[in-house]
Amino acid sequence: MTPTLEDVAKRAGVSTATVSRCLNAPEKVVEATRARVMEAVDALGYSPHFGARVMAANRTNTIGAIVPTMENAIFAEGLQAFQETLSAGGYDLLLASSSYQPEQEAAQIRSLIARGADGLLLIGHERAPGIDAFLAQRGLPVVAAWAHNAAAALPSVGFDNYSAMHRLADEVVALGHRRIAYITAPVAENDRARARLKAVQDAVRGAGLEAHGLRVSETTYGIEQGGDAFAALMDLPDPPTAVMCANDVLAVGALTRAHQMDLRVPQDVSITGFDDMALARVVRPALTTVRVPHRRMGIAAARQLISMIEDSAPPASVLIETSLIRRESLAPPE
Amino acid sequence: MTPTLEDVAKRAGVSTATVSRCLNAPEKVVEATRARVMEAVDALGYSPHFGARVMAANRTNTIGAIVPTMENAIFAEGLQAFQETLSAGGYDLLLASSSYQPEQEAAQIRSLIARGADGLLLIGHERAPGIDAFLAQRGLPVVAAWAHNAAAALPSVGFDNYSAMHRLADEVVALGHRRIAYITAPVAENDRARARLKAVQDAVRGAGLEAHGLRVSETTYGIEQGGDAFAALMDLPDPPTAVMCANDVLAVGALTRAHQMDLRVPQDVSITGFDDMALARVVRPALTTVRVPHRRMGIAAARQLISMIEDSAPPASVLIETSLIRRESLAPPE
DNA sequence: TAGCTCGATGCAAGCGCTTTCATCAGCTAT
DNA sequence: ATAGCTGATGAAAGCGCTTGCATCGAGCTA
Repeated sequence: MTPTLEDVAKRAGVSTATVSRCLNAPEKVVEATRARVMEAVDALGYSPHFGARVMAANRTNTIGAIVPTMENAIFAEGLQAFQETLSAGGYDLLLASSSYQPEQEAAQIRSLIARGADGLLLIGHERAPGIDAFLAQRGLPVVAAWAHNAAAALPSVGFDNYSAMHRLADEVVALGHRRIAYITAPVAENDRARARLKAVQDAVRGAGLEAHGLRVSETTYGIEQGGDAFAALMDLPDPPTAVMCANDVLAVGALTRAHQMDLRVPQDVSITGFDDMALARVVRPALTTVRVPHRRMGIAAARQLISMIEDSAPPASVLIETSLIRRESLAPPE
Repeated sequence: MTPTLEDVAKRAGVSTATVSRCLNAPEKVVEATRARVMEAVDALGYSPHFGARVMAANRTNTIGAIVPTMENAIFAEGLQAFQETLSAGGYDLLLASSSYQPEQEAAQIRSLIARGADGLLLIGHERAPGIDAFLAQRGLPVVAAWAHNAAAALPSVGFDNYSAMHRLADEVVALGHRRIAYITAPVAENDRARARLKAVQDAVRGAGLEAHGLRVSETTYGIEQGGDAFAALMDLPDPPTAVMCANDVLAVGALTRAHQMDLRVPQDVSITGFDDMALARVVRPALTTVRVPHRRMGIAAARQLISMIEDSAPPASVLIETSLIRRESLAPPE
């Protein structure tokens, strides 16, 4: 059997209390005793029983995170930074993915809470009904990332999807594009996607272009899907001179398809993305996009959660700044 | 306070034992009682205390995984499938990353075990000294993925890095390349990288090309780094006609740099990758590479672990097949 | 030397759950 | 009606740890 506190205590000739103190508050134990105890710990290969510890201390040192998917690189980088920061602070990461399904997310939330997560990281502000109330009732530290919304129920650590995309759309309009199309990810259950879409609509409308109408195509996540949506848009009579995409993955799909269709980018059509993933710099022409400092966001989210847990810090929101990255895929229409 | 079993019991007018049975073995409780208990559970919003449950049942329904990094897409896809399969089987995923540092991995292993992980997923077969013995002594189900090695201490669920890369190198040689270079990830502490390197060396040697020597450049992971290594190789007198890369990310870096250097691929120089990430199809020219069925591997690893845990299945290895993907970046030398 | 203080240590009470074993009510078979 | 079953339920013993409180002894002060 694995050794218990008692085994260590017996071997070191002290009480279990002293052993426990050696492990959790060494300054309370005199040097000589501590040395003896540590010796016993090593000799026995003792390591504390997690369940017992949780039970007695009522803390798991575990933080849960639920992302829509870890497959696509969008969340990976931020998550990596999040995990590193957590780890440095003595926390472990319990990770689940919801496949963009609120119901699944709700189930995961319950599961992670039941598993004793000390805090939770969620993406965006849109939840299954009742979950916000459930969360509030539990009083557990929760942070919503990848979006910033001061009015939301949960404190946010993220960026302003609306204004970031608005800025890019303004740029497209300013370059002289009049026929613009937008390829979006599914907006149902996704406040980030919806904010970006609204930003493009508002920018276009603000420029007095409503006559032409903004063409919007909704498609699921993926390079292929982005390509298909792009092809459909370009086959329309009076095709757009600029195709904006809700994220880099869709944009790369569009770019690749453009090449296959013998369309020159940006001469025949401009294309923009969002996220500034590594991908964006590698394709040709390189993608004009919006840079999101994912690592900084992940670190900020972890810090925020830890201080909410350890110092009962009040929920506070952190706004992460994005920036416009101008590359070759966007140019004035010819 | 959060309600306990006892609160539910009191409200339903039964003992805690009966409530516990309702939750864990409903068939042992008569319908009428169960209904009453469930009603109380709902009314109180009860959910069992994780620590207490672990303590009493000695199972956490949690599986730990340690990957070198989650930032780069290589592990993401397999991990996603792994997590989905786990989730379907009622397990949660405790995820950590080691940044390719064996010492850090060792620490994470201890931490995850102390946290009561019921099983562990690790990458490759190379560990810090003493860890294999530690693992063996704990008798915990452990699976090593992303590599297959029947001789290793841990059961593997993965592919044969050596023969997969050998096959690709054979192809390069067969096309007539005589001056070949190889860009590898750091091989220290990384058995997968080492196997791939050896495969290229053996293939080149086997073709009787040792006279020319295979140029090997070692660099850390990253698009930029791949580009730098590529540039250095091409600046040598008598530059290679084919540059093979240990993975797609390095290859994409090389490809991008080639374009910047006004080298035509594949006319001036061929480039190959490994992994067949989404990236590989998107760059121009598209990358010749080795496809690794990451999802299948993740699913197989999860299944293997679950059956080791639940059915005490003997550790068994699963070999995942890879395949050569021929695209435009590789052609005969001109 | 008596009386204190104070730091180091031990004692023992939980923490919330599962599970074994005992109990008890409602049957059936005689 | 009585003994013997059977299936549903309850009582209570841990599981291994943390921590408040009691204890003890050594070093002070007066």
